[in-house]
Amino acid sequence: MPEGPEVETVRRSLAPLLVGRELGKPWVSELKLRTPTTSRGMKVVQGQRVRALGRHGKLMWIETDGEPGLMVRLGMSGKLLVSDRGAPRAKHTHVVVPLDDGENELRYVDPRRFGEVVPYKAREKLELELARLGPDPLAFTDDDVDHAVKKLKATKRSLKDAVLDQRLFAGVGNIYACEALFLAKLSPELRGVDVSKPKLRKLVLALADVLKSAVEHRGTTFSDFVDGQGGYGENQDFLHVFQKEGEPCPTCGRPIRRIVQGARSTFLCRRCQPKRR
DNA sequence: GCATTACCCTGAAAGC
DNA sequence: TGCTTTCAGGGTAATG
Repeated sequence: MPEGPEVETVRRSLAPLLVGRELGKPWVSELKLRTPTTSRGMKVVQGQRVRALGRHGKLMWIETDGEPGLMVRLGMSGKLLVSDRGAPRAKHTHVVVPLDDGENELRYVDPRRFGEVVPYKAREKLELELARLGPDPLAFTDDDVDHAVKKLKATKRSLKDAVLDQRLFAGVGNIYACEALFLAKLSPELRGVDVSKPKLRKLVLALADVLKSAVEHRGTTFSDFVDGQGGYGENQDFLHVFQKEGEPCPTCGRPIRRIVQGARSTFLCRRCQPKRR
């Protein structure tokens, strides 16, 4: 499940292969993604030369020398890859864009189709999407940290729910929410309003640390995630609690527990992350 | 305005 | 062994 660090890893791996390349005639599958992509819609990027790859939170986009571009959300199982044109297309390949080097093509593969590839004619559409997202902990300023602490202190939602809110922390998903709460020694079940500001600050800083460290390890691969060249991440070797139900807590040795919050798994240590404040 | 629930979809795992 | 059922999960829309 790609979160901010995984998307950043994809962006970094794809940039050298895409920047400077001209995009050819796109191919689009019949099956609908979250937002249906059509061949006609994709035409706006045909003939455009890639200038840069951007990312904020889990949203990635391909900018061109002109106004049009492509926004990509990987959802749960999406992969954006540059592949040899001759290589067989993986099952669930939904969008293909040939590159002008004559050898490679950009492919979007997504079994669960929770992701999307959205072409845009003008940059305004991209700006509109970005306006819906909060600051990205990978690029936090001191002001962003202060603001996030205030927002958390004001909410009656659980810390876990609040941390997953993309309007507060763009790019945080289930893995890094669990990890940051563990490092901050806070129970995911506590309400923001019930936690002191210094502790909330610790949580916000832990989120930024956890994401940065995951980028250094090129993301977390459980089942699906690969970078733009098919490589695996290795951050799964550095996790403390996520998907470790029953294993000993790295701090106190008690077994890691799994609970369900908002239909999502949360992993925690009951001793290190007590419910009482 | 906020919280909760349902939904989209497939593959893997569990159950039979 | 092989078929059927259940579950996971990001983001959003609908509902309470």
